[in-house]
Amino acid sequence: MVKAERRRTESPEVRRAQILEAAKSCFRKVGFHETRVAEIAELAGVSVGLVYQYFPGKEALIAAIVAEDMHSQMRELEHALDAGQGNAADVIEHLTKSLRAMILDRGRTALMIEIAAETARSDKIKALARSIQAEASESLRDRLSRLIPTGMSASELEVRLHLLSGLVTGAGIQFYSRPELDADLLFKLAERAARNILAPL
Amino acid sequence: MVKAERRRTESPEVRRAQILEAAKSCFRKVGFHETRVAEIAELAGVSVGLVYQYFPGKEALIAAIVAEDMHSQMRELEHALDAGQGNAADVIEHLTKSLRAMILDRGRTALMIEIAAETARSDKIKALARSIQAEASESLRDRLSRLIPTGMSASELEVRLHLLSGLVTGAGIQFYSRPELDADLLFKLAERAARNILAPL
Amino acid sequence: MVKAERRRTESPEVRRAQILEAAKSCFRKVGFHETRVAEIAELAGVSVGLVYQYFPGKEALIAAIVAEDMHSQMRELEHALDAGQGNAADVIEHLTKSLRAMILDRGRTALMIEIAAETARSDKIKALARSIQAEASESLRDRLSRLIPTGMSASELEVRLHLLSGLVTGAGIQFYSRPELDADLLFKLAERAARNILAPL
Amino acid sequence: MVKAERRRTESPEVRRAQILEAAKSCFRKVGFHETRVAEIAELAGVSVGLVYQYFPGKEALIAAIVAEDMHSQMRELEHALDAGQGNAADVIEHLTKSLRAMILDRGRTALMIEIAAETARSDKIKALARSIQAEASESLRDRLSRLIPTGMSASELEVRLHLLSGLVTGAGIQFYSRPELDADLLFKLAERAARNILAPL
DNA sequence: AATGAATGAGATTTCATTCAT
DNA sequence: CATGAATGAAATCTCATTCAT
Repeated sequence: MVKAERRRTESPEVRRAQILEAAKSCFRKVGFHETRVAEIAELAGVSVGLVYQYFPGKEALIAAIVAEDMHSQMRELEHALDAGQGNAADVIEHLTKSLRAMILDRGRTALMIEIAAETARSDKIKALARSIQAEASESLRDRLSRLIPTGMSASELEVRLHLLSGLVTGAGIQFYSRPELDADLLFKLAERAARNILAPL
Repeated sequence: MVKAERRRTESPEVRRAQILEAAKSCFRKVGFHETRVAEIAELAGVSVGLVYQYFPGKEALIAAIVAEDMHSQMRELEHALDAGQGNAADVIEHLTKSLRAMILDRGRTALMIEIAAETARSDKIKALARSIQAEASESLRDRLSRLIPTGMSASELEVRLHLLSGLVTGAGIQFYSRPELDADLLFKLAERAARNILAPL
Repeated sequence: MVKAERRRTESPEVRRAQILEAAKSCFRKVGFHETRVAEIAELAGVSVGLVYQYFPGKEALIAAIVAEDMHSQMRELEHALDAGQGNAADVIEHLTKSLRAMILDRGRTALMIEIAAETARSDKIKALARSIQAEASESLRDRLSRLIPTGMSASELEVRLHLLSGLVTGAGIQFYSRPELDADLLFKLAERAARNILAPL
Repeated sequence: MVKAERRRTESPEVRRAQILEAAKSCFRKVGFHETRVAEIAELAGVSVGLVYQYFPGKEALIAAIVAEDMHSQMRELEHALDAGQGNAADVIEHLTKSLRAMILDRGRTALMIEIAAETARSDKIKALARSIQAEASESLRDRLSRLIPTGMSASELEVRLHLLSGLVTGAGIQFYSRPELDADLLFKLAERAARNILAPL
């Protein structure tokens, strides 16, 4: 007769994470706009109302996911920089090493596509992306500057990193929609191209 | 103030093109799902009802755009192959030459993102994309095979072309969301990477 | 190269009949409100525009069908009265003889149901039905009066005829929706009930 | 001017009943297809959205009404059978006694006409009607069999009951569209015909 | 007289968001 | 803190009717 212990109060952080995780999962599967708030709530195991207590609306949820994803990318880059300890060759090594995993991770790609699409059309998300971007540049500036013995300017390095990021996304999209492609070959070519992108002109 | 000629009968081809063009324009600006059929109709200068006489629904409109875009890409590739006349270096030259235009064309990129996003989640669109893809492979097969003097297999060439396509898309996305990047440098690096992607291992 | 002789001008009567016939057929199959004007036009082999040249609108088409049907019923009754030549027993004989055909005619029943439904809700159709009804009563009055040797008043006879008509409709509806019923038995019982309805109290 | 209590939460049963009742009322007045979901919602005092939370669509609403009506008819018949306690004459008495009420109930007739019309054209409703019918036959089978001392087979009794039901519907339709008819006479004749229908051949 | 492309009002349905409990 | 019933604005799609040809 015990009513199965619903209405369990959880710590706010746990709740937020639960909801965000559910949202991310839905977004990956069907995209931002095709995801219903009710589905997110259900997957998170909470009521719709509670979702609105943690996030002012669906857009905020999207924004949170975008922010989270961009921050995690930034952290990856930071990590590669730190691991390479100022040695350009080592940094490149670290970056290319994670390429394969990224390209093969269909969930990540799905989310990247969504983020790209959303950034392309929502001004609010666009602004958010810009600000995170700026923050990232700021935060990485000196770590990056230490990498430039070859006379590569910070802005040039930035362009290269963006192109590299583009290559990964693009390769991911191709692999996403045509999984029958030879993944090993794709990866080998992508890795070579990545080194090429980072190589001095 | 001019209410323009109302109820002007046009040839089916013209109407279809009008509607499709309007749809494409809307899709570029706000994406597939954010575009209202009423907006498309208005931009095309026709009534909502007429849109439905040419396309059974919004999804058909999306499908038509996807198909058109994929066909136009195929035609571009065909053109490069024909122009290069069996000479691999020439073909590469032709392909890389159009890179810049593609990367800088923000409208094209916006549509590519939408198509990628839609292909990632709609099974119907996914199937359509696959079938066009298959058709394209079929149709380009012998033109491609003539290009392979260096012992590159057809499937290997296909992987390279896909990666190339991914690079263009990815670079476009980066440039799309960060127009402040140095376009010339981006392009120069992309071109070099493109050659690298097509170069023998 | 001869364009297959479309746009054939027909006599107005023929056209009207064509359209009306097509309408009736559609109405029987899917009902008044579920029938699209375009379907009627197609079945009649004419354009939608032409339908509107013969009938001011869909409602007029419905009205025409209702009128036609009521008139045909009136004619049937007239015929029975004339055939019975003032002899009550003969008239009853004639009426019950057509019972079976009516009950078994699913097309007729479908139309009757539609007419009943429409009369129940459209004021315009209700008025039309009333006026035809009045006209019929008027026109049959003396033929009916000659039938009343047994001291049955005209209005009493009218009630009986209506109940008889109701029996036929009701039996038709039952048979329509449950064709697995034993038709012979149903008919035999209906016939006996019909005689009972017309028998003096 | 009183905006009434908004957003009053009610028990599901109450809400369902409210909506169903409103729907029935609308259907009676203007028919299934002429009734707008918005009207039903308004009459029920709820929002359109809530109607869709209880019924997946308008068709489900129609189906629910059809089912409810058929079940109530079945219950009436059951009741007559139980009240008559195996005595045929008593059952007939009970059945004919409710005839008058049925024939005079214009609301009931309006709904019956709608149901007949809908059953005639919607395959889904047709199937529903059949299944309820089958269920009813099943459930009444032994109660009916106890009634057959005179050697009347179950299927014969079924035909008679259907014809009886048809008579009621038909008489109702007649009375519905011509309320000026002498109701007492109509009823007296209908009652006599009803006994006739149930009488052994 | 005949056509059918074009119109647009209006119906059904969905879903983000609110708020009484 | 948590719920989910309730809301209603807005989107898709249909189809009777019109009218240029």
